[in-house]
Amino acid sequence: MTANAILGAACSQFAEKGFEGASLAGIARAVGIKKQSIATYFAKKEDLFLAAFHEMARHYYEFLERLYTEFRDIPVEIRLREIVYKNYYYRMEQPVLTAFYKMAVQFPPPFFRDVLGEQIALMEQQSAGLYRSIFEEGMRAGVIRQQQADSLLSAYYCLLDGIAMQMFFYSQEKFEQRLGDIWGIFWAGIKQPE
Amino acid sequence: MTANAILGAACSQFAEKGFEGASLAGIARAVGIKKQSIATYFAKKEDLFLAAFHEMARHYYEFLERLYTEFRDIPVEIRLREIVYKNYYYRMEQPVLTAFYKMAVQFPPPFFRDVLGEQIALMEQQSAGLYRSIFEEGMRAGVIRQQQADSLLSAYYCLLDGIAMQMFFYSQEKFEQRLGDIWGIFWAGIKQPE
DNA sequence: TGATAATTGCCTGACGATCGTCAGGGAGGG
DNA sequence: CCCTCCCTGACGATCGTCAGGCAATTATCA
Repeated sequence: MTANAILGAACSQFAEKGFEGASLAGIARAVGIKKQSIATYFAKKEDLFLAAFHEMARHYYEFLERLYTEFRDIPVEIRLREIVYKNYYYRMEQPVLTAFYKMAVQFPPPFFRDVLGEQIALMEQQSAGLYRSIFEEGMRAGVIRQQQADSLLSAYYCLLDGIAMQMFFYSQEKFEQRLGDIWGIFWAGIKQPE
Repeated sequence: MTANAILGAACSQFAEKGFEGASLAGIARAVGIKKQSIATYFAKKEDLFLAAFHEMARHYYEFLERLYTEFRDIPVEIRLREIVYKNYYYRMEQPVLTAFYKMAVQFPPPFFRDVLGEQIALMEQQSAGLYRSIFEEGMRAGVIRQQQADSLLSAYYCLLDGIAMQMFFYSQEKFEQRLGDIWGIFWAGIKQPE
């Protein structure tokens, strides 16, 4: 209902203009209420920002869990590639949540700076377990060259973040071409040479 | 002098709070003047933003040119690795310019959105020529596996941007460890297998 | 069941603070 | 005398927040 509508509009405004740039008046206008009415659900602007962040994290985590169950029984190479692609598609379909995440993480408002580190660690922790098990399975199966799982994780995250950074620079078809090239080189870098 | 001081303070404030979040009063305070005095050098807030962007781009381009002349005659593998590392060090030493770049590119103010595409294309064009020649030299020398130079460029940019995105998440020594891992996997992905 | 009390959801009004910008002044050096 | 550089003053607009009101819904009790 109204609270969710406010959260959605807040995400959008924060993502676009940052914490200080977004105004309660603008958020309220998007919802169709007055700015003072927001206080019924979120006492302070900071509360609204925090609630929006948790909503975004929850949404992404649900996506990750769906990913996990969906790709349980397919070959490691394809699974890893599909996770990269599905992350890309998720970000394409959820540009607002994606932009809000990038904004919150890279340009956090002062009051949020202290808890940012743990929030990131929490989100990374949730995904790292999933990814790590895939890498270990790949190394056991001899598909991935033997190495530290942490090294693979570092490179995989760098890959995902690089994609997240670049995907809005180019047209969709142009970037999907790039994505194929990028994945090919990453996989060549971690696979067991025949 | 004063104009440069204003530019520096503007970069810092824009990088921290975004275009709408940064205030002329705050910038002026950092310089030690009144906000109205900024108008002597930059009539509008938008002009200040544009000037700061060009200053940032100029500074980075100078860095790239230094990189180019410095690493002219060393092996391709080391040259590519050093460029990755020097980019990282540059961003460590210039956190303000780096943050301003990320802010301007990912959360551009409305008036800047139209010209952003060409600005990015311009900056990428400047570096792409340099990088492409290195990849082609590597393939000619048989150090890099034969493939499209564009593919290599895409992956290399993804690598650089992924690093730029992640470098502030971790402590310096922790990230430099990660950096080594990431580079190792990237190089394994593009090199000519023995 | 019907009357009443309490709670919810959004409203209007107003507050001090700050925003970017316009107008104009005055000191100092060429 | 003019030009550069920074100043003060003031403007309308917008910011986030506090105080209080009013209808509709829900809960409580005779």
